[in-house]
Amino acid sequence: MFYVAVELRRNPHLVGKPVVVGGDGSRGVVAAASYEARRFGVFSAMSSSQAKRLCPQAIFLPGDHGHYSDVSSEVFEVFNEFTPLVEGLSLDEAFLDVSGSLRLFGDGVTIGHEVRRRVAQTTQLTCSVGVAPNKFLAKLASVVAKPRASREGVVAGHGVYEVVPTHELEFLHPLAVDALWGVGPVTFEKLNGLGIKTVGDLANFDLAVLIAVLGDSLGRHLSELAKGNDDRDVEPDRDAKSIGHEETFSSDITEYQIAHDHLVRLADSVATRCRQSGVGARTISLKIKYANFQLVTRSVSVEMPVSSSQAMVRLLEPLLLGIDLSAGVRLLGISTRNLVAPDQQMSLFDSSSSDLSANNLDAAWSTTTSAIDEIRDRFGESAIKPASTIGQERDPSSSKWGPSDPKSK
DNA sequence: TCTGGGGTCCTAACGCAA
DNA sequence: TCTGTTGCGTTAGGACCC
Repeated sequence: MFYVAVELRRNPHLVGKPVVVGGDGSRGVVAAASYEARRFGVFSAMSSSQAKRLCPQAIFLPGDHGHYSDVSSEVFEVFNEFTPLVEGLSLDEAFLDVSGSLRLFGDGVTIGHEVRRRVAQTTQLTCSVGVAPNKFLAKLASVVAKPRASREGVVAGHGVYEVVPTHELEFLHPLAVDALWGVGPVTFEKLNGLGIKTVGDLANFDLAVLIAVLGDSLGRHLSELAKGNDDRDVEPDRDAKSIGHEETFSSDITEYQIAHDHLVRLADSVATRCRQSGVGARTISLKIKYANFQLVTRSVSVEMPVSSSQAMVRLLEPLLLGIDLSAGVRLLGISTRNLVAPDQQMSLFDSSSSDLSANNLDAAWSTTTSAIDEIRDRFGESAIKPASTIGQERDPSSSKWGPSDPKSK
């Protein structure tokens, strides 16, 4: 409940009240709920309308990601006092490899308590710590260390919980399989179909059958985890592999021009973040969720990485044109992949400002012209047209990607 | 009555080139 | 010159995580 905890820190008068961070509208969901709200059955990922029915008096806050990110940095500064090997998992979770810090700070459990004390002291936030010989067991241990919230109330956690070396399997094997990192609803059902209920069942199960059902990678991976094996390193400073932005509309969209306006706005936000991160994208994806919740993605890759919104829009326009909007679109998203750092690019990234500023126009235009050439190569001359004319030229009889038959084209 | 937004990783199908 | 194999990049989709 990190978001709620941060909100309570800066709004102390809300302490003790049912507080929900998340979308307020009819299409919002709960991102975090205070323990008081959880007593009414309100939990993360629940639709806001359902949360309101369960707890009409809940105080909804819209969420302030920038502020949460700042507070997260405060917490991570504390982590860095104990070891430089800190791998952030999200704003409120991290792996710390303290194997080089034992002489200085004491054993893992001692460090865990000290981390909790210093985080509370400097940020007024509580945290839970799992201590174990590897990442995956530490993650599970941290779950045990957390307080438990239910309709009946809150049960305090251990704060720090250690999985003692040589006793890993005693901890691991009684757990339900979906406690494993990587077992979601789908995999859980498949494992149940094999009669696998606990991690211990999984550890003793025939690997060949597991691979046949789950695939080579996941089958081997889960089998190893079930035996307590996880040799993944703690990796600090991992670079982002994609940057994206998506939005669910309060009502479904059916008109090209409106969709295009949103596309431009989303592209500007993604492109700005790309430039702030000093990267250009070689692959740009368009994501559409139809009114019936069917999800489709369409993507293009280009030789020369792009980081201007103009270039992204020009690349995505032909793809948007291939989408049948008449069925109603509830979400539009842009995502970039194959990110390339500046020293591997031609010098297109001199500015971190918005595309709309004058000093970036030359770079933006040079990127755009190369993008246009790419579009011409891939989609033909007819794809190169002023954006304002595209929507009017759609042939209603032509088949487009639509929610009913996404593979028709 | 409904079901977000930010990501990571994996897989299958397919085209192309060596 | 033709054919089959292999490897790789691209594209689309899906499971999963917080």
